[in-house]
Amino acid sequence: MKYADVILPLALPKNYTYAVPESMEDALQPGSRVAVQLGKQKKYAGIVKAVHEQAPPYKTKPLLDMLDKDPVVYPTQLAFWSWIGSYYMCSEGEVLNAALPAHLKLSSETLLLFNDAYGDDFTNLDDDEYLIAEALHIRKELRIEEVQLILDKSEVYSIIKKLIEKKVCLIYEELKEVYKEKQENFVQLHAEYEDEEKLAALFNDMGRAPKQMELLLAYLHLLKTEGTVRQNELLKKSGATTAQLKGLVDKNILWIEKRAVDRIRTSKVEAQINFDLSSAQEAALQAVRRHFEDKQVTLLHGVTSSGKTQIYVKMMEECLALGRQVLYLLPEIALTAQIITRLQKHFGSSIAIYHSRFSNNERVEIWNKVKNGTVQIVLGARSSLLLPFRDLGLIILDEEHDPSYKQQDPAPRYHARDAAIYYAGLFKAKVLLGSATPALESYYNALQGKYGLVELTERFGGIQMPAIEVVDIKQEMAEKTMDGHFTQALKTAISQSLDEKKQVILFQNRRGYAPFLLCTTCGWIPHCKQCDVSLTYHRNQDKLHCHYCGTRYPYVFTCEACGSQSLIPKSFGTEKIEDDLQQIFPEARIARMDVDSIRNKDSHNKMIRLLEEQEIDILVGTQMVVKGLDFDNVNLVGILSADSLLSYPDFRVNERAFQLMEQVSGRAGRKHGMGKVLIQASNTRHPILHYVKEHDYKSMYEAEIAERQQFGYPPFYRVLKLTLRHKNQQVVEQAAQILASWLQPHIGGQLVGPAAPLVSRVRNNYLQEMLIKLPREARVIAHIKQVLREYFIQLLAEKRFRSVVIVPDVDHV
DNA sequence: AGCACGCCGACT
DNA sequence: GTCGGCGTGCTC
Repeated sequence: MKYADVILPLALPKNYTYAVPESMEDALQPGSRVAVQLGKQKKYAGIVKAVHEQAPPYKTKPLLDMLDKDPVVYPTQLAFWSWIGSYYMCSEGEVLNAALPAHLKLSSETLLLFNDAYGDDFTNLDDDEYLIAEALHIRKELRIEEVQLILDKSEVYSIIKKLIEKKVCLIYEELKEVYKEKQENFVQLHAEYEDEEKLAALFNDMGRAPKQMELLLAYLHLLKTEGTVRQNELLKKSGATTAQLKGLVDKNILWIEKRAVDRIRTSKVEAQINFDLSSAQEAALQAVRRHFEDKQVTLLHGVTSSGKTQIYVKMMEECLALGRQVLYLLPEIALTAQIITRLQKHFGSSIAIYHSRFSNNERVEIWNKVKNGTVQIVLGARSSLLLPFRDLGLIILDEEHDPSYKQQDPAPRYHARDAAIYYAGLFKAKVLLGSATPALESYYNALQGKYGLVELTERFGGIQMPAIEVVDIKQEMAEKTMDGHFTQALKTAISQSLDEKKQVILFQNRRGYAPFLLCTTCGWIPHCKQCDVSLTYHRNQDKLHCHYCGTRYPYVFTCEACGSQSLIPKSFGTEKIEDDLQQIFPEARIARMDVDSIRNKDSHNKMIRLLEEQEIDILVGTQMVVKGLDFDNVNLVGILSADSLLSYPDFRVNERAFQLMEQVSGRAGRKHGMGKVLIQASNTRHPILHYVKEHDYKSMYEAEIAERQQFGYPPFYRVLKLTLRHKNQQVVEQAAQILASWLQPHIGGQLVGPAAPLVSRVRNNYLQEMLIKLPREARVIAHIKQVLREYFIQLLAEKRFRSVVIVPDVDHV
């Protein structure tokens, strides 16, 4: 008897074992998708992790079905999932859930079917039963959701049970394949007209139907150029109507065939872009190659605009020449049309793009193409690391310092950089990390010799680094020369740029109109009803938003504490800046780029186009403006408040602030002439500002790394954050205390907390956090994780703590 | 994640 | 009195 361990796409603590029916024994392999029953009714599609002959100590259910001819993942992915699960402390089910496109994750839906044998005599049913019976009588089948809708309540199982008992209906679990091939109409010419003479004769006969003739000519043209003729392409090209096409079809000249097509359309044209290297780049490329001879990972530290992309492209070409696949990772917001089109043009049809804005059907297609090797290059965000590569030879991780590589919520909370290095190891592949401002961890590893290190210190084409000037807000305050949030210096610089018909980017690390409303009489601030956080005023909608749970509240006019009407907006965000700016520069064309203004799919690209075409004079934005924007005509970048960047209570503040300011600066004057960066700050003597001014990464690194060592932070220690969550404040506090007391003997002084976080209540749940610092030895870490897992179980075993939620976040960012 | 079972408040 | 609310535990 054979058994299969199945990973289900749920947060179950372990995998379940099912019996393998004899009929499936031969075809079943690890990685196969199978249908299984879980509990009394539900069916799911899971993935077989292993097939073995060891009977488990409980009775097993059989696998119901094998869902694909071939496995959907290779053993490499199964091994990777298992590592992610144990390293990041989550279940393999959670990894599966994140990896698999929604359309490959099936779960059953309960359907009520009418029992025709029952007839139409509903007299012995009560009101609710009658309503459902009647609906079923007409519709023949109903989904649970529809039953809930008809009865207008959520608890419908008892009624359904009675209906089944009375034999009015049956229930049926339907496991549906959701992925659908895309069908498209193709136009074909009838075989007899393939003969040239017959075709010529046909054209002669068509004199009185010029529209149809035109259509036919367009058809022949498309056939010649494209090989196949899609109906909608033909209609668009010829300007004909469906009726005119139908005319030709009715005359038996053309016929129409439905065919499955790819959603992922790739350009066939390979326009070789000039990726010629400068001598500095050539040297760097050689150095990268040399490091890869004996190192798995190499860090390419190249200042902004030093042309790292060219080096990536060369490395990619070499990898493709070996017939292996390449994964090129970028932070989501850096995946702009600029880089995508450039690489697409260069690599043509072998490249696929993968990010969160793709439809589920498209994801399935990319998934399959990566699996069978049709796609050789994937350009994508974090989650493309979870695609089923067949033979990965190279992973490029650009902007490797970017914190968005770490997944926050939900599990798996993996770091794409670290996971990529493990994943590459499974393939014996190389990893090339690139950044102008490497993460301290990576730079440390490089200096230690664990990674290769290659530095590119000059900008491509000999452009200079922008001049950076720090403007003292305090001083201008004293001199009363501030205009709202703008110093005189910044105002002057902006108008100068505008006069020269140059463009300006302003960076403000906060969205919304103002972070909060403030009662000037008593100091009351409106807070979210469910979270312990003040509400942000968004002027566009004239509403107050909670940035934690997303709730929107109407504007408040009256203070809830003292009843006065003296509420005013306090502090400032991107919206307010945009507004003030328009007052100061009424002529300027101003745009704002943040998550609020970029909600829909294309607005980001659209805004970049507008900027490119110089339809925008001043762009105000959050983090978003930092990434991947590359505009020749921008010669001024303003940072409105460096203080807000330097005052987060986090051990990485300085590093982040430096990275952010350095990256923002990189937006200035990339091609022509010298760019200028103005940084407004109250504390102008902050050391980080000095390093930014000098573009001095190394000194920043030296200073920070010393602090990290002294206070026991990464890269010297690993940080594991535990968050506990519960409806009741006392309960979480107690649970956190107890857990901490258990952990204390194992980790000594390396336990920080527990304490309530800054925002101590979210969605009506109270939070407690603690930080565990672990030495870097893998064995110790693995041991502590095991200890943690055991204590979690022990804690939740206590009655009062049963519903406490514990969220471990390994290598928390 | 669902879904069943079981114990308490507000309606017939 | 019951209906239906939600808290709790289990799924191979």
